[in-house]
Amino acid sequence: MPRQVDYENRRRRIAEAVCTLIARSGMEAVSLRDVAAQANVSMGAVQRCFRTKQDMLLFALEHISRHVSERANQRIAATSTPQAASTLLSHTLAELALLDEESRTQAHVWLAFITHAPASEKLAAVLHDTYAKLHGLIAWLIRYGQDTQEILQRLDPDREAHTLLALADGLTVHVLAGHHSPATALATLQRHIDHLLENASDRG
Amino acid sequence: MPRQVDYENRRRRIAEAVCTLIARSGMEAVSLRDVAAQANVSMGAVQRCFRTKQDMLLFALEHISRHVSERANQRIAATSTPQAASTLLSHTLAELALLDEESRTQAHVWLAFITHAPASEKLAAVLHDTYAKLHGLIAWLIRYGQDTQEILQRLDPDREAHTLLALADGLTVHVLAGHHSPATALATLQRHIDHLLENASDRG
DNA sequence: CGCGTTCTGATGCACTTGCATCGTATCCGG
DNA sequence: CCGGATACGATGCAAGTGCATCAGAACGCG
Repeated sequence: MPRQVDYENRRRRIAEAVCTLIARSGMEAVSLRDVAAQANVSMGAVQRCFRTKQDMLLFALEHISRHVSERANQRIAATSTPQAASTLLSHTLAELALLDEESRTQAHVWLAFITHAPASEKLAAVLHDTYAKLHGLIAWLIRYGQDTQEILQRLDPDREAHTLLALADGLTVHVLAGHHSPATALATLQRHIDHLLENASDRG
Repeated sequence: MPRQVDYENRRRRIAEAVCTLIARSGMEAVSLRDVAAQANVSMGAVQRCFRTKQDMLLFALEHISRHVSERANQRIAATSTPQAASTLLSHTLAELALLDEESRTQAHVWLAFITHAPASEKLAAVLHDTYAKLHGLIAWLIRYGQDTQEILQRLDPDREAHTLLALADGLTVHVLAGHHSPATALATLQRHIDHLLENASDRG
């Protein structure tokens, strides 16, 4: 009957404000007041959307997690011209590694949440879930590449997926830490993937 | 003339208290009072040792960084019976990846600092330095392995070192995030190293 | 021993935090 | 067009923060 508000929309807006703030100056710098200001809403609105600060942060994590997963899935599903499996694998991992400048914020937030996961059961659960999905996705891509004869048959998709995922995350960390530029990180990732291909320089 | 105190010792003690607290409940939970309590000193003592909280955290990071680097270097230098280069490489990386349960605290702290690095110039500098050193170390180990004919000659030590370091860090992250157990992470790392060796299953 | 310097730990202070409260503005059904 | 439910945003509040201050304990030297 009374005034209706698009909560889902507002929650998303707030989540993005949270991410911006986390990326700007770390997770401890996120106060309800700052979030409200950043999202251009009042503090009361924030408190109405999320019963507690924890809830707000958790939602922000899920927001990011969903964002990353969806982008990776779209990259695969929405490819109109069927691409080579190896190309698909490269592009998907490159996106998961959050290397481009626009993803820097997400990378930062993701890392912040990982850091705080051991202190929060629920955060850890979301992370675990997301990683499981990503691993499944990559393993699937590898099997697909093996089906199309692009990727070495003798490789164990699950194990290779683990390695690839770890490498991607490590590179994300290195870029954030300033040890790598996104470009060299990408090259490193690509170089590793090349080793998995059938038509590698030596051996098949 | 008057009362003399071993500051260096106290600073170390406080640094370790800081690390314990960070590992327990994140970096924002570290207050001067908590640190003082954890280190069994008064708050005044903490304030005497470190002019500001930032200084304290920075020292803690350098403390961890030094600890990790030294352990890796010792693993190499103090090896009485000259080991195979590949074994050396494995063990060194396994230690750098901070996989064993006792290193969990250090891994946690290390990640916390990486997360906060973009917000602090000095933190970033220390991280950059440490990573440069570690990369140099690993590249050196690879070259050594090539000299002893253990590691494939055609590999570029610098690039392989980058990959290895990223993989190690990625595995650290995955273990912290609960996506891997230390054991499987170690296996993944070892599997990757095996691919670099001359006597690999196929090809030399 | 006692003087003077250094170190200590308790307290003060201004500030920020997350959350609760509450009067008011806003909107929908009748 | 109005009654009532809802969302709003300002304010209050207790707790906790980093840092400054300071009286006094602890100690080496004359």
